[in-house]
Amino acid sequence: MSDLRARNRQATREAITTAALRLAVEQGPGGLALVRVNDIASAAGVSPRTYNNYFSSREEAICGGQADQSRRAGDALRARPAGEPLDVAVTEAMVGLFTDPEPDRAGLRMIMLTPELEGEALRAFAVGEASLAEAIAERGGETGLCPEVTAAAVVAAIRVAGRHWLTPAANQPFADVIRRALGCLFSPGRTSR
Amino acid sequence: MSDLRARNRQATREAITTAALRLAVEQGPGGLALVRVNDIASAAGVSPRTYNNYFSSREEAICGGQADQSRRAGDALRARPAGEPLDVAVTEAMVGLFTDPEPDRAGLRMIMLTPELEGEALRAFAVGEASLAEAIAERGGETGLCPEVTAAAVVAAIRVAGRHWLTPAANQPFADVIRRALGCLFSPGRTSR
DNA sequence: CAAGAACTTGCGTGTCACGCACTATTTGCG
DNA sequence: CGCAAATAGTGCGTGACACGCAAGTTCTTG
Repeated sequence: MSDLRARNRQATREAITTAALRLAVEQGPGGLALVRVNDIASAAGVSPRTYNNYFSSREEAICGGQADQSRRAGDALRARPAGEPLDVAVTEAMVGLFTDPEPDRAGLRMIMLTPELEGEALRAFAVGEASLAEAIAERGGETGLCPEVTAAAVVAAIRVAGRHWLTPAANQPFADVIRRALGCLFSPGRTSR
Repeated sequence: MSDLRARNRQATREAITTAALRLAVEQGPGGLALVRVNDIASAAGVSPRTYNNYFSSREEAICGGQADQSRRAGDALRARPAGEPLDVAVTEAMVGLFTDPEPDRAGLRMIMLTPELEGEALRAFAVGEASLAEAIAERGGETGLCPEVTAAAVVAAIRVAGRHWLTPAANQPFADVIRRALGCLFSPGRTSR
């Protein structure tokens, strides 16, 4: 148990994020102000002061889970076979990362479609850009601007895909929407419907 | 007089954003907490309560100018000649929009490189996505996913370009960096140095 | 097993966002 | 030309919040 401490820490962090997101979903996008810090803390089994040691705002706590997921983007790409072309490697890595457990619709809807959460939601997705850019740079041998642009564009495309997946009209698996969105990015000529 | 009222409103809004950004730059990225609401309001010549009618957080006020600029992305694209290919039209439109007055380095550095401002900064850039996507859809005739993905990717590339332009090492005009970043997006094969 | 690091918690404080009620200015209409 | 309705600015009061500080508690390490 080299790090019993680190695991406890991660556990409480997750307890807080899941509690925060659950309470937010219960109140719906309109009543975000009704989700009190005390409620989140007690729901997570922790003192309000401890909650505040982990997150410095309700918004950050609610979107913390999304941030943790995005942060693994680089590792997801690194796990792809080395011979694979970059575009399919990225696509499959992102599909795996974001649909391995198909995300909870209500949770994602809360995070992405609540105006007061918009900033933190963008931040949560953006934390993946750095690690993804690094992984892309390793794979392509390139360095500097292009990998970062590609990484940021990929993350942006996934955001758009998420928005579309939440649309009541389109009732397709999230994986398909992500593939279509990244297709728009990687093969601009072909208009995939 | 097309609405004296609307113009006054825009004037006070700009007064608040410029005051907020100026004070923030004065304190530097570290001392954001020292920028009090009272200071911003009095520097803008309005009451603190009025400041709060326009913005609901310091961060929003500081990044308000950036948001206003990004919001014009759609119009900037529409102003390009109709025959132009999409990629060059977008590139030139964005170069014009973001470098017509070369941005203030200190201000952009404050907005983009202050951790507490990251969420609002992303939000400020993201407000341009909707209008840009609409303009792209009009031009290309397409609708749905692809224009939105392209718009989001373009905005993301500009963000990365801004980050690179702020790097002390690279001392190039902002326009060049934007062109290189969008080049990474539109012609992925060519590795522009 | 003891010293010290890391984590949690309670308390106190300064700041903030916002609802409400009131005043002043602008607009549109008879 | 004035009068009513709409809109913006302001002061006050309140509830919530983020965080510094200083204990107390649990884990790590030599």
